[in-house]
Amino acid sequence: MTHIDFAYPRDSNTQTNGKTDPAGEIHPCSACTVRTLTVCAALEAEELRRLAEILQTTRFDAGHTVFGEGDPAETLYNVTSGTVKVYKLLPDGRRQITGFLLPGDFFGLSVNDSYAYTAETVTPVSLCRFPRRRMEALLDEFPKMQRRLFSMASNELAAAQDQMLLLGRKTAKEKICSFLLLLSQRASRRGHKTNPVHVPMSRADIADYLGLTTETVSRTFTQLKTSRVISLLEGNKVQIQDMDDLLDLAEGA
Amino acid sequence: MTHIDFAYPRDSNTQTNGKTDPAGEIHPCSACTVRTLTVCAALEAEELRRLAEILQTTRFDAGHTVFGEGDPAETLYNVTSGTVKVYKLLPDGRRQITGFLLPGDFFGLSVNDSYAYTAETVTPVSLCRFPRRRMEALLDEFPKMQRRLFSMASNELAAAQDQMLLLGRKTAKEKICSFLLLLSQRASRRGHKTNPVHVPMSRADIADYLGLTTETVSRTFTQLKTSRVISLLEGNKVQIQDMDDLLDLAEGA
DNA sequence: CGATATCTTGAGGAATCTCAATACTAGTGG
DNA sequence: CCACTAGTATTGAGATTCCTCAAGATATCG
Repeated sequence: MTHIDFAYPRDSNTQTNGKTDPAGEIHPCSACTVRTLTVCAALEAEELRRLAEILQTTRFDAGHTVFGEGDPAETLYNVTSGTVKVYKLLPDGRRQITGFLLPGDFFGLSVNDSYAYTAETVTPVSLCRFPRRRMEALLDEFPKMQRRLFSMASNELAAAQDQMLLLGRKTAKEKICSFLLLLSQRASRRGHKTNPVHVPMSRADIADYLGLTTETVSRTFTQLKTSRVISLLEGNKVQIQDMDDLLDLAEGA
Repeated sequence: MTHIDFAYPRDSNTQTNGKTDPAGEIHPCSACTVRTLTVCAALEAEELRRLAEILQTTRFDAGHTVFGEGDPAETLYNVTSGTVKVYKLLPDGRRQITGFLLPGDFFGLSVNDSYAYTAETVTPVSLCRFPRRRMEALLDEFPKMQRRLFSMASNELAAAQDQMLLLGRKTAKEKICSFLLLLSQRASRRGHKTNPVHVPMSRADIADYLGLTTETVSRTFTQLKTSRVISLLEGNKVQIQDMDDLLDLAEGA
């Protein structure tokens, strides 16, 4: 986690692959499609303007590392399009993905002054960048933003607890079903179709998110397909045949 | 999680088993031993006084449920002595403990208006209770408190990510070693001895925290004892024989 | 259309769980 | 002070889920 269900939207004057530009005159926020989901949702015009002042937009290809574990934490990010994964590694390379970040999600919070995890793009991604110092200054100035951010952190904590329950106590099948439901629910919150669920990440990424191997993920998908709970469609889409079934399967009921 | 490394200390005019009393005249905070660890650390005298005004102290025996998953979230808590566990259940009774709360830790944050987990005492416990509404009002009034709380929530998120890595990717032995180190480090932060580590919780609780069974926890302890990494002492204490060994074992190195 | 990565499927193995018995500990009452 | 009880911890044996290793199928991209 430490990606927060914040939000900030798309813009036109963006550039590609790490090149950023001040989002100056045009006030990009006005066009933002994910604003309602995030910090920005709560802001007055003035606050939004000040936020826009310090913000830059960036674009990355798929598979790009936004920052690595241990890097100095100088920037906060908000996803405006695409999917980002954040993960931690063990010395021998075992990996745990702690979250997938979708448009409107916020990430880059740090504890001391370095990131405690790596952030990498799963698909091509657009981001808003907030310099940390300036963001902190804004938070001090606008308690409402602070509070909003805190409330989003609380949501994150709740999600983290759910994920711990999943990792510690659910079976492979329950994990996969929970995962599909999560994607469906997050799509719904974003106003997208909930049913054919878009699953942009690889089997390996799903495995590292659920504490499984790619083989087990693949086998479990096959099994769910065979028992007619889901079907796999073109373009990384998963059709949920019976939502109630899936809900039960996700909790072992 | 959603227990936050906040703090608030012991007091004299406390009562037992759920009975509370206004912590009025005497200003209990002045005697607080865990104040430095928590929200209170950052506060001015005035802020502290206001906080003390809305606070009540409570005491519970071991094994008492402070609140249950789904209960209306009307109170925030701060542990001043003893240990509390917070957990979530699956319909069939499988349990995941998402955190053990020690003196100075804060808990009771909620997402909508109900608790997303159950909180239960492990040992006899003293708590400070803050009515949620009044606490929120104070947070609005004192941005510094808000910010402190947010920073503690960020710490929680980082801890949650560590726990996900543990649950998803570590072996039983690595889990147990990590757990002992965690207890040792938390003791250290509280100014307690780091080496014979006090482990107040049962094997079953440890198992439910680490995503194992009690049998596996027990076997792993025996194994670590046999290989002279730790030894088990009287009174739920664990002596760490070689801290560096343990650090390596915790990460699979 | 070929090269490369990703996904699926198979067979066997290993870590952990389940079930079951025994040992220990702490508290209770004689 | 000592047995007795109830809960907790340890140990054992076998079962099971999931992992590992390996091959083949499918998809993706230049």
